[in-house]
Amino acid sequence: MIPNEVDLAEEFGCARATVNRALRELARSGVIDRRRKAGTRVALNPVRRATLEIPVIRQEVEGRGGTYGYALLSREIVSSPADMSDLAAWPEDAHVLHVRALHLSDGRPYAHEDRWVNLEVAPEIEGADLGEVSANEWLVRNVSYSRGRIVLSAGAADARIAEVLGCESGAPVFQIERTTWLHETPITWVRLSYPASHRLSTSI
Amino acid sequence: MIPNEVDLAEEFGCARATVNRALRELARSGVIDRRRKAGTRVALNPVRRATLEIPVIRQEVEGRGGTYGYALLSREIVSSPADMSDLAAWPEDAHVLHVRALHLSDGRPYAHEDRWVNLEVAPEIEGADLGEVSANEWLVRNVSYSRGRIVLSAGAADARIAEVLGCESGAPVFQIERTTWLHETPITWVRLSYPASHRLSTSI
DNA sequence: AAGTGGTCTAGACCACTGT
DNA sequence: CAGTGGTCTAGACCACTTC
Repeated sequence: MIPNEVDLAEEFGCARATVNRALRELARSGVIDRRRKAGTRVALNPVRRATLEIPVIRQEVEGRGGTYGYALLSREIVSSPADMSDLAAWPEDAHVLHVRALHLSDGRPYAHEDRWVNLEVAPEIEGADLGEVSANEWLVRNVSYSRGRIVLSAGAADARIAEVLGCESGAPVFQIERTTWLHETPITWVRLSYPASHRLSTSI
Repeated sequence: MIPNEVDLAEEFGCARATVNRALRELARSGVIDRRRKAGTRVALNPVRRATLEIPVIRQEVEGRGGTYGYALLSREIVSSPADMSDLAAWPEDAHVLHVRALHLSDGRPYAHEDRWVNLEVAPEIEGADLGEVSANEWLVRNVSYSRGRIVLSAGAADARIAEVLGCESGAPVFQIERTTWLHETPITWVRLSYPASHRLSTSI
C-alpha cells in the first residue's frame, strides 16, 4: 500500500498534480494498481506491458537497414469473402478486394501479405495502382480507422506461401493478423507471414 | 499541422494543460508527432502501437478460463551457460540455474519453459522448491528488474519440446523470449514455446 | 458518508530547437 | 533569438467505490 496523493505530495514537497501524473504513468505501465477510495498498491502480480510498434512494412524494412521492394502477386474482386475468423461482422453480400503481395528486403522475400478490403468502406482503392503502392501503404494514407485487433501466432507455410518465401511447405512462419474497423464496420483484414527467421522485439 | 497548444486551448475554451495532456496521449499512441519549436503534426506515417500484456503464465491460463497445471521437467546448475544470443553480458564463469518446465491448461500442454537464471543475482532461488512454484512466479515475486527485452518469433519444435507439447518434431511453435536485467546485470533469460494453435492478441 | 483518485484551471518557468 | 512543447504549482470540483 502506498500513501495517498496528498500525503505523497507533502512528503516529496511537490504539487498533487505532479504526484498524480507520476502514479498515473506507473499504473499504466502495470507497476501499481489504483482504485478510488481503495487507494494505490504495488501490483500483486506485476503484468509486464510491452509496446509493440507496427509500422508500415516499407519502414520496417528500411528501419532494419534493408532496401525495400514490393511485388503484387494477385488482385481480385469477389462478392462473397472467404470466412475469416475475426470477421463475423463482415457484410454478407459486400464486394471485397482480395490482394496478395510480397514484400522484399534487399531483393529477398521479407513477408507475404494476404489482405481483404471492404469495398463498401474504401471504394477508391479499386482505382489505385496496387502494383506501385502496396495496399498496406494505400490504406494507411487514405483510410482512417477507429479500432483494430492484432493477433500474433505461428503457423505452417502452405504451398503458395512457401513458394514465394522460399521455404519448405509446412515450414514455420510467423504470422501477424490485423483487423481494423471504423466504428462497427470492418475495413480490412490482413495476414502477414514472415519466415521463421523473423524477430519481432520490444523492450520493457 | 495542428495549431499550437495556446491556440487550441482558446479554440476549445479550456486550459492549456488540458490540451497538453490530450496531445501528449495522442503522441504516445502514435497519431501525431510533436517537436518543440517545430510544432505538432498529424503523423505522416502513423505507427500503430499495440500494448502487449505479458502476465505470469498461471494468470494467462486462468484468464482464458483454464485450470492451471505445472510440471518441473529438469533442474540443474551449470557453471558455463549455453550461448544465448541476447546475453553477451552474461558472466563468463557465473553459476547459472537451468530449468525446464511444462505449463498446463486443463491438463493439456500449454507452454514449454526453458529458463536460465543468474545465481549471482538471485542466489535464493537455489533453495526454492521449483516443483511447487514455477521459476516464472518465483522470480516475479522475489526479484525486481530494471529493464527487459522481449522477442517474438516462430520456430520449429525440437524433439524434446515436441514430445512434451504433444506435436510432431519440426512442427511450428510460437516462441516468446524474454531477458531481464537489473541495471547491466542479466537476471534471467527464458524462452516460452507454445503450440502453433496459440494466439497472442491485443487491441489498438 | 467519506475518502480516494480523476480531471480541470490559470498561471508560471524552463528546455529544446529551428531560424 | 523566439516559438514551441514539457513540466510544475496551488487550488478546485467531481466521480467512483468502499465502508
